[in-house]
Amino acid sequence: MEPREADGTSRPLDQGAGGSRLSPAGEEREEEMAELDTYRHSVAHVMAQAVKRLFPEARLAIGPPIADGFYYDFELERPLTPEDLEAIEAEMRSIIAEDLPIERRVLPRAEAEEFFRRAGERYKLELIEELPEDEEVSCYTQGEFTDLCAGPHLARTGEIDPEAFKLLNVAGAYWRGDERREMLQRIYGTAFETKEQLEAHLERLEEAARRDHRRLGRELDLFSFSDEVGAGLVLWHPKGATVRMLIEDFWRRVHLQRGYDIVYSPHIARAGLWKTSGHLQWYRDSMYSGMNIDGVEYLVKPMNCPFHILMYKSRTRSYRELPLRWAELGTVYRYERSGVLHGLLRVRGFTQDDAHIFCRPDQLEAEIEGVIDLALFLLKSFGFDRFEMELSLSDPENMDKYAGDPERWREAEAVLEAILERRGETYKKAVGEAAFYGPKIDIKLFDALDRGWQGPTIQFDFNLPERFDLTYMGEDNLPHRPYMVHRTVLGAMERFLGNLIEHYGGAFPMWLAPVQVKVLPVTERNIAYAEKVQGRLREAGLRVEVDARDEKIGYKVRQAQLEKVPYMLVVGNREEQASTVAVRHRSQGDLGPRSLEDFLASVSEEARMPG
RNA sequence: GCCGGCGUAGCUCAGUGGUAGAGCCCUCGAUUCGUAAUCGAGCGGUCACGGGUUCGAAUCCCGUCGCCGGCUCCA
Repeated sequence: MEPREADGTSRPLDQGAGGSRLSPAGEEREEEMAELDTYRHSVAHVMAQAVKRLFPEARLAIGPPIADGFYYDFELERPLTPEDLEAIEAEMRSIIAEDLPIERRVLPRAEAEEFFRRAGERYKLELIEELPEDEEVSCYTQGEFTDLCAGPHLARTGEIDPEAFKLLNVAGAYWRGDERREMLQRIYGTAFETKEQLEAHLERLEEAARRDHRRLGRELDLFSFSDEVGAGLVLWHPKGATVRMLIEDFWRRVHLQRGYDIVYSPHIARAGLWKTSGHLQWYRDSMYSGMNIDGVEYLVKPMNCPFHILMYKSRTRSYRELPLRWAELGTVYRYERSGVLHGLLRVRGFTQDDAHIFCRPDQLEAEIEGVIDLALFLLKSFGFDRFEMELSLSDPENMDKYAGDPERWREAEAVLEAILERRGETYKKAVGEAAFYGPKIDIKLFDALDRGWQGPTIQFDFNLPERFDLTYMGEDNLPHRPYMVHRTVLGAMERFLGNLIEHYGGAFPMWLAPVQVKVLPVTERNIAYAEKVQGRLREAGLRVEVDARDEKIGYKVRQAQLEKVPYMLVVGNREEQASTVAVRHRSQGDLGPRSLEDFLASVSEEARMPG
């Protein structure tokens, strides 16, 4: 069974031709990347020089190369407009035409400080002050422009292809990324060594825009937002709800197959529960204000864990019944600052595919292993096939900032690492990145456009079992503290659907398509036959619509194509007489007439839920 | 939350101080048609919301809400 069909609209873009940065890695590749970074860094300098020529009062902050280009931050007297960007681009081209040599110079620290102080470049001064004492201070000069910079750079501005860069947008950015500090203006740009590569990159950006889930959500009638409801609160339309329901059904089935039990919990709980769990202390900023019920304060849940813990505590637990794996599609509400909301990817009310595993220490390894297997299986079923893993550990220098016994931390971290090693996973260790309550494994997934997304996360929790005094009776007839693992695979239904829509470009594979088949009668004389066809297909479990509108067949085909329906069945007099359907696939085109039963047989496999 | 931009019909967008427009969608009529747009008519707007300036505001000013690009933060 092929989770992703061979289908022009849902296939990943061909990354080879465009020179994508994420094509097969290797040392050569890395060298090329370093070269491209140098090139882009020099383009950033040329841009800064152009900005200084046009806005002499501009103060320079920093301007590094980034994944697909570069940026440079400036302090300016007025906001930049799109017209300014054009003028800056034009000035950049003339700087390139001047073919200025780019010269590196190492300065004594005091001299460098003096230079930038005289130039009024206070951000540069701050950077110099923060350089370690033993590090040399280097500057790069091209023409009248000098910038503090470690380099390296191109030898001359003329090495830049004047047709192979583009300034994209301007945005606000805090100095040093600190929201308490100055707001600067950041100009983003992209640059390549050839015009063709730039054009290929711009084409990828357009493709990403075409796949934007917010746009597809409207075009395909999947979901909407309403000012009258409020920001960050999703309205799932029938088609979007169908996809979500299918994912949830699949999710439930897979979890049941793997020994999970499904639970449900309420949306609100008394403030006391959130006090016990520590949420009021650590998480109150993300929680909505409470409501008074019969004189008692209740709060809307931002997480599901406390409920699962109370279920655990509803009676004495035996070592014999562990592990307990309790999963819930739990809808939570969290306050998000207004500026961060983004379609389905960042909302204020969302449904997590949450689960908590309570187990004995000796079961930990198998449980973690099981979660990783489950996560990879689920994601592969949705056509994701590239992942990166990260192991977030405690900071051994600062063990006092973590909840729980350091000995248990060491054990748990060793288990996580051993599992990743044994599986032969490549992963990155992030020391000091653990949550205060436990270490974790994060899995990042890459979509059809090779963009990375935070996916499954497996987190230890040394905090809640203590706070709620969770125990189980051991073989020794003494109470023991269970291990608790919090994990999510899809993250949240909203965010996952957003990713999935973009991954498939809206062309869902057959098993997820909200409408799998559209029957298109050629004239109104064929409507009755079309409805008969629909009835038979529905009986077989397919999701089928009939387009009975008084329109020409080309119009109906076009509509169905735009709706990205996998199969169109054209039925006219010929089909009606022969009891057939003329099959058209959304990407393969006209497949010719078949009997209805043949058609059913040919699609039943791809229509079936994986697993 | 912060910086900047934006908000006109369900959607995409014209309209810059003087009677609110187009295409698509939808409805109706004609048409009965063979694989990406048949023709015609009609419906549809508190110009996001509130306040102000003005003889007069979609247009200028202030505030609120929402959206977009980022920053910061996160499932």
